[in-house]
Amino acid sequence: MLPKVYDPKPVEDKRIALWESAGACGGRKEGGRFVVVIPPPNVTGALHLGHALNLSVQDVLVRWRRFRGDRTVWVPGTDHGGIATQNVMEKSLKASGETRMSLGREEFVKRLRLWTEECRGTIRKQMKRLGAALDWERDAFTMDEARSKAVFAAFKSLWDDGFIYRGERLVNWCVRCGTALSDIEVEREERKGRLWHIRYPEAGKGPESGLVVATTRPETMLGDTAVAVHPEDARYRSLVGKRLALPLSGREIPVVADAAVEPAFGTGAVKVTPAHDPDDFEIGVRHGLPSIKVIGADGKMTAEAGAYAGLSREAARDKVVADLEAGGFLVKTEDHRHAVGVCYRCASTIEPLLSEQWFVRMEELARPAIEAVEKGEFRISPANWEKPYLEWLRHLKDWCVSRQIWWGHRIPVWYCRICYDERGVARRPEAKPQVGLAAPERCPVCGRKDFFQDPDVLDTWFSSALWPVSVFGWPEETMDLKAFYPTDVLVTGYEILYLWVARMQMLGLRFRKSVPFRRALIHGIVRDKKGRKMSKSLGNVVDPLDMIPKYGADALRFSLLSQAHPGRDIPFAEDSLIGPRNFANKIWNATRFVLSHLPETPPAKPYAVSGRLELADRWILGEFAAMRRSLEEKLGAYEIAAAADEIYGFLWDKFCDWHLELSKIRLQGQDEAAKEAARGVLVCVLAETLRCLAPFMPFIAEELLEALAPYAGRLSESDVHVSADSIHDMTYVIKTTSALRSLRANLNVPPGRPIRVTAVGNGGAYEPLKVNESYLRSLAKIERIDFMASGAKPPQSATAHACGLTFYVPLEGLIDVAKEKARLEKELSKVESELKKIALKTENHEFLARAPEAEKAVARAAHQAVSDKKQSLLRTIAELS
RNA sequence: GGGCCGUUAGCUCAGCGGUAGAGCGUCCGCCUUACACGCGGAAGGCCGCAGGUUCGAAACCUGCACGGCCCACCA
Repeated sequence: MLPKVYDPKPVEDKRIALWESAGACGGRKEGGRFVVVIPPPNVTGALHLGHALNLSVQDVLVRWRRFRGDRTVWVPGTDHGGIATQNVMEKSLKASGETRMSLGREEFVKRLRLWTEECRGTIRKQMKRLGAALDWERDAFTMDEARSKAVFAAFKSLWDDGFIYRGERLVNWCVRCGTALSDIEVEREERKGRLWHIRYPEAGKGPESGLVVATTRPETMLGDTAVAVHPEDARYRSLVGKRLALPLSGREIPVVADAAVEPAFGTGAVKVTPAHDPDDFEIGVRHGLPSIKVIGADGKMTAEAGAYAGLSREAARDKVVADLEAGGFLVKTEDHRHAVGVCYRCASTIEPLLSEQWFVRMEELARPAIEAVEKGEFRISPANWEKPYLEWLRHLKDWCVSRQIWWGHRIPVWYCRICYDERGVARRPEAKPQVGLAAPERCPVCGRKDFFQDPDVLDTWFSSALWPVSVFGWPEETMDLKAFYPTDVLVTGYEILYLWVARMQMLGLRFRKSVPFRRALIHGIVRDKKGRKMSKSLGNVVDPLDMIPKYGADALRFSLLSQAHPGRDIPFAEDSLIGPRNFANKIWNATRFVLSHLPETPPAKPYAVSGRLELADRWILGEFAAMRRSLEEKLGAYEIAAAADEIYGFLWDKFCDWHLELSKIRLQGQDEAAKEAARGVLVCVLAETLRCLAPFMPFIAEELLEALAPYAGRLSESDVHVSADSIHDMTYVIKTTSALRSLRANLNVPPGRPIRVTAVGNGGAYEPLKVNESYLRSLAKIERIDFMASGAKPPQSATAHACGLTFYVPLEGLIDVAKEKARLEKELSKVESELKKIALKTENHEFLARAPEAEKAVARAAHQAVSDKKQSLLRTIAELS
């Protein structure tokens, strides 16, 4: 016998073990094909709620398609996670007093390999605990052998086709991580800073000459190579072309005119530091200005900074400002809020830095990706993401793909030691770096054989971008690639739409000539209950692994899924797990009930929908059909939360509250044939419903299904069809029951006390109730109900109204006439305001003239029902006086 | 500076052209042999504001206010 309260733990452990031994979860049936690749989590530790949401959504879709008989493939995997993972490792090294440098590159990477393997195991386990039906034999990792081959092939191909180049550019440099970042890896953070106004006098003239510049970064002035003003700016026109003496150093710099300068901001004069500001870099290019690097890769001032060399950026700023003030150059200082670039991995301030980096040219790669959306070959759900996605692709700058870290795919480029210096800068103009997995045989320029490999690694997103092709074996022309590419849907959060989704589209289109997935399903971010992003520093992180033991994996899934409205963020509170946990318990007990009314040994032939069906049976079969159709529609439209709601409502509010309750009448009776019929419908509908539930709550659904399987036959299409009659009649039963229950509660009729009822109204109205009298008896605890066409109110009676009928309930000793009258009058006023609303339609000529017929019919019917109720209320009130 | 999203019951959110919904919370009854992780009943909403379209608007359009997010070179 099943325990009274559902305990998820043993069931989940059992199912996990079963799924494990059953091997691949992937369906192998014929039919449609449904392919999904997982967004591979970084191997930085354990999974969080965002992963749980992401996996749950994919799992619902995959299990649903599999249930429908499609062949499904869901590829699992993990991402090596470049900077993020290296940071985690460095942090853990710190604890034991080691550093990346003290270990050396080889040892460091070796340790990361070990750690990564361990982490992959943890993640696999967690995914299984969540119930994700992944095809484990396909488990991939962005740095495993097959994926590394793909990375090399992609690099080589892009290199050969001229998409990859190396050059000295101003890049986003994270001083803390010690590496360059691409533009999208820089986040903006509003910070309060200052605007310093500094006088730059004209060379050879007095301290009042020249002009005043405004800057937020005075320390960079040591690298200034010009001052720029707007060409139309009358204030400075006479100074253009003149030379200024740079304060603190006396170095002479020109005044140039450039349209990029905004005359209204600050003083309208901008100091130009090409080596440390992207805008200034552009100005520098336009005017042929030299670049002077005064800040180094370590965030300290370089030798070029003269007296400031060796100071940190911050210390240099303080000293520069102090010196300027001392020298009389500082005109004024204002507070100034502005957006500062910040590293997306460690949040430290980004330093624009001039350095040698590898880039991918994007314009030509983006074009097919743009077209794919325009032609509808790639669609994003919800569609409002398509616009920003396209905008981004249209204004794409080249992608900096080199990272100055050790963890990742080493750039497969070799330099001849003769033709290049140790920094990889060519000594001879004709020298060319050699692309290859190993060092080339000989240098094509000098003929020597002495090479060193580029020390940098590729951006982790480079290998991520290849994921949909690499998991199927590209660059080999594999069967998998032919069979499973393109995939059907990619489920992910909007925060990596550009970082990842767009790049997969671009490279997928480049290497396979078709989109890697036809649709991206964008879900929101799981936030804390106040709507803040979960982060370790805020201490508001909810760990799924803490939730599963407390509420069960099914409850966690269902909680997330029922909040997973397309594109919407989820404010997650632990409380949201209570409902789903109770839901699981409800299902458990409903099944326990059904099983308790079945013979201990299953019959030779499973139960089916047969025998004499009554209203409750026909009704629930119809409701089931409607629910399943709606589920199909909602899932087809990726409306996961709405789908979850659908099945929740059916199971609880329809199946348990009404059908199961009504089945009790027969099950507790003596009529064997009726019992058998009731059992058949109960067990078959329940089993079929569990099949619908399985994509959402696979553990409990499969467990219970297994228990029911020997009893339950499948429902055929002819078993389930919506019948208008049964819905109509059942509505009468439900409305009447509610009215009578309400009356009981309002008059404090003791729950144990049976009541007698006289129903008055026309025969057409009470016929469905008369036929199903036993329902009312059972549900509203009625001992006797009489039906008649007309009648006066019996004395000492309370009154209820429903379905155009008046119900008189004699309640000797419980009726206080005055109170009862007040109660009815309150109801009357409610009915009257209801009537007023309806009259807005039924008495409105415009409505009658223009509204569609069906709408008018609805209004008429509503009017009829409400005015009937009003009439009988009036009558009853009159009888009371 | 552009763009996107939100503003509905105490809270968290659905609904997106035809008489306002769910879950949680609150109040009143019930341990009615599937389930107290339950059952029954009830209270609670000028659907942000102002216009417009429509027979009819929480929903569609315009503007505004307030929140949030994304993109953008204002030093």
